Amino acid sequence: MPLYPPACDMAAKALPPRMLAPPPAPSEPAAKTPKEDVKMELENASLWKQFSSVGTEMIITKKGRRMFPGLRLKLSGLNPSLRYIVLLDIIPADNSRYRFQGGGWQAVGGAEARLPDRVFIHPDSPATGAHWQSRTISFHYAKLTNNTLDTQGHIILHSLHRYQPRVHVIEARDVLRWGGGQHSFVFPETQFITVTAYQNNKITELKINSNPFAKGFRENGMNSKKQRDARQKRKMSVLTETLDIVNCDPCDTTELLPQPITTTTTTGTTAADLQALALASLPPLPDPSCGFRPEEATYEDTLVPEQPLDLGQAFMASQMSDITISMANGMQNTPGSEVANSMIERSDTMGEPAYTSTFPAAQANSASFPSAPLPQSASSFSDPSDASNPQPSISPIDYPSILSSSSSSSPTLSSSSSTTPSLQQTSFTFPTPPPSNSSSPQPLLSSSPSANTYHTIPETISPHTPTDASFSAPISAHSLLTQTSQPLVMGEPITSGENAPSDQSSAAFVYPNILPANPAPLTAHPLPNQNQLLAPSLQCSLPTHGAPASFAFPSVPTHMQNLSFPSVSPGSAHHTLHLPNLSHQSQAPSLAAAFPHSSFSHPSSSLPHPPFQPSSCLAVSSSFQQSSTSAPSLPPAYPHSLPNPSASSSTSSYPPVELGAMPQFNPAAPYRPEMVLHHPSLLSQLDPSLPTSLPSSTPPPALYPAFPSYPLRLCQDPHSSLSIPFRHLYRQHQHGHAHPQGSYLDMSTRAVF
DNA sequence: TCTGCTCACACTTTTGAACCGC
DNA sequence: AGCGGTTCAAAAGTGTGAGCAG
Repeated sequence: MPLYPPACDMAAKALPPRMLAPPPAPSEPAAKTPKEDVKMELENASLWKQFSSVGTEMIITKKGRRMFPGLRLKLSGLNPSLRYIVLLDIIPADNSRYRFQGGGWQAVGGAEARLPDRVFIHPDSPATGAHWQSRTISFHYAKLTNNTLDTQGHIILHSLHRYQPRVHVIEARDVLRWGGGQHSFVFPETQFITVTAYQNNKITELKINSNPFAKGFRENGMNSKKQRDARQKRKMSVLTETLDIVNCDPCDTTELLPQPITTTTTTGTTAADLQALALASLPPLPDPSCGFRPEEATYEDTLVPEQPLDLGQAFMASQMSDITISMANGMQNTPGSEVANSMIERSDTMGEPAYTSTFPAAQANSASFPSAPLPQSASSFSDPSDASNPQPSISPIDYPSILSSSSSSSPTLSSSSSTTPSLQQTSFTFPTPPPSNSSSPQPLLSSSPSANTYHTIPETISPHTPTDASFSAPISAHSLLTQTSQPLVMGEPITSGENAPSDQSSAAFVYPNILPANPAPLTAHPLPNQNQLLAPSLQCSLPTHGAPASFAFPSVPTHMQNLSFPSVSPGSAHHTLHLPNLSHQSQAPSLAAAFPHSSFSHPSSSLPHPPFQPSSCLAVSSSFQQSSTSAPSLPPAYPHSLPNPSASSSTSSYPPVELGAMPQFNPAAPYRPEMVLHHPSLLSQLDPSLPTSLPSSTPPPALYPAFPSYPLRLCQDPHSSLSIPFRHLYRQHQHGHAHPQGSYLDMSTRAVF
């Protein structure tokens, strides 16, 4: 069976350039939108902390390996009647490559070229808020791979690199209006280093003792070290006996039983005794230094005592700079001040790792995020063995408390509480890591003295608001995270939450796009006061220029990547998110998503599959907007809803991020995070221009330059772009099987998307 | 020689089909 | 025929260790 059913391909071909047609309903009162105080809790936070205290390692294989621990989340604060998409992405935590030395992880050089990001959309998506809140949201189906040519839709990561998972909740109201709000959550304790084989024995022990599938390796398991050794001995014994039999006289009555040899030692002990002793002396599982003693107590109890997380243990980033979602309606969000306060309150209570985010509110987090070791510092991961260090490996993540961070975060961010009714679109952009070095000056950023650092960015830039300098260059949280020199810190931008809320709420979806057919790539130059333009700019980011030239993406056309949602039914509308690659020129890694209703007839739908055009992207623009003036009225700044390590300059141990680090400013810079879901078969179809866009004359740089961003686009036929895992889920639905993560019964209703 | 990756292996859990009874 | 429960085989997930390549 072909990976992608022909029918799907056909559907993909039939995709109109503009799938989302829905004009925003301006008349719809934004006020109707209930203020949302979305919160997300990491259910298995304690387990994650245990791993984190040692230095979480995740195996990645060619075929794909599940994450363990998995992300088990609880959502609250959602509007029960609204629909949301929950997705997971994993971004580099820094620009370093690591090596396990001396019992700890040390940065040993620069990270490899960033791979195209893939997003794992929760199979239940889209589902109502009630649905998400009624159960635990698990991403255990997500798989990690190191196969850059992976066609299974797994998340591709580099081995021996540090990554930070993120969870995004995107509002999707209906066909016409979606992306009303977006919340991004980052749990610092979920950071991990990818490996092809476990390096730290402590992690191995933790995995074995925590993962049901590894039960066999536990002390009492049949596959335990003891048992394996015993088996091996028996095998050897049998083999030896066999050999003896073969070599010996046929008449010899050698005992074939693999019983231990009963030779007596000088001390009187038998070989069997010695074996027993040897077994007993097998490497002690728990290392005193690690504090993990399975035999003594449960992991929860034994492992790292609830470490004093500076943060509430987790920090959430709303309005991530990377991801901005455009909202169709101009619903206005209430100021995020309340949210910020609530968050602060939560931070006070370290008990639960709950991270709150509100659409609007970006939380600034000045708190330092210790867990993110400086890229080059070998000490990034403290040696677990170090007795002085209670939290051995990854140097314990100092989870910045959101509260404190937000409160301490630059006041400037919070200052702007004004809502921007004019804003019609909030842009949703996937994270783009800031290039390490930028040679190109960035007007907008440069404008502000502090522009070169992320700290300042928050203040000056507001992703969602179509404020004056509506520069849509998305500052990818990703970049923030990836900043090696910068600790993961809830960026101040996040703190802007107060303002942010308004932005989102106010954000109105503008359709259709008025972008020029051949939109000039988003230029770094700021776009003043262009709320509506915001969306366009995003679209412009599309690779009309074949920007991708700078990097070569093996398996998939760089331009587009498909992101597919499990569809309700074959006949139902198809939901496919396409993340066409934006040329590096397009600066803002924008993510456009469309949720075309099956019944919805788009004007352009009849058109053959035209080359991908920015206009086709429905909602997404890079959220990075700079308000040079940072006028109070302007929406709060920004985007880095993600924990912005650099955001809090004062508290953050991370070095400030340079402007050049921003992808949009430095097209050539490596490490441009792109959230993508690939669908090789559809890419070319969806964007015929892609091939051309990549000028053959422009050879891919040896080190993949930056990856262009991929706008999310919804495909009409989910199947076609569904990754295997998704299609599997889909099939289940078709057969009426309830998915572990949620029932698909309501899929029919999801057709709306 | 060292490091990192791949693969086969044995074990486990999960999944789903096949029964069975009501 | 539909539903729910049980059983069982296949599929998939897991860490290990040997082997290989750079």
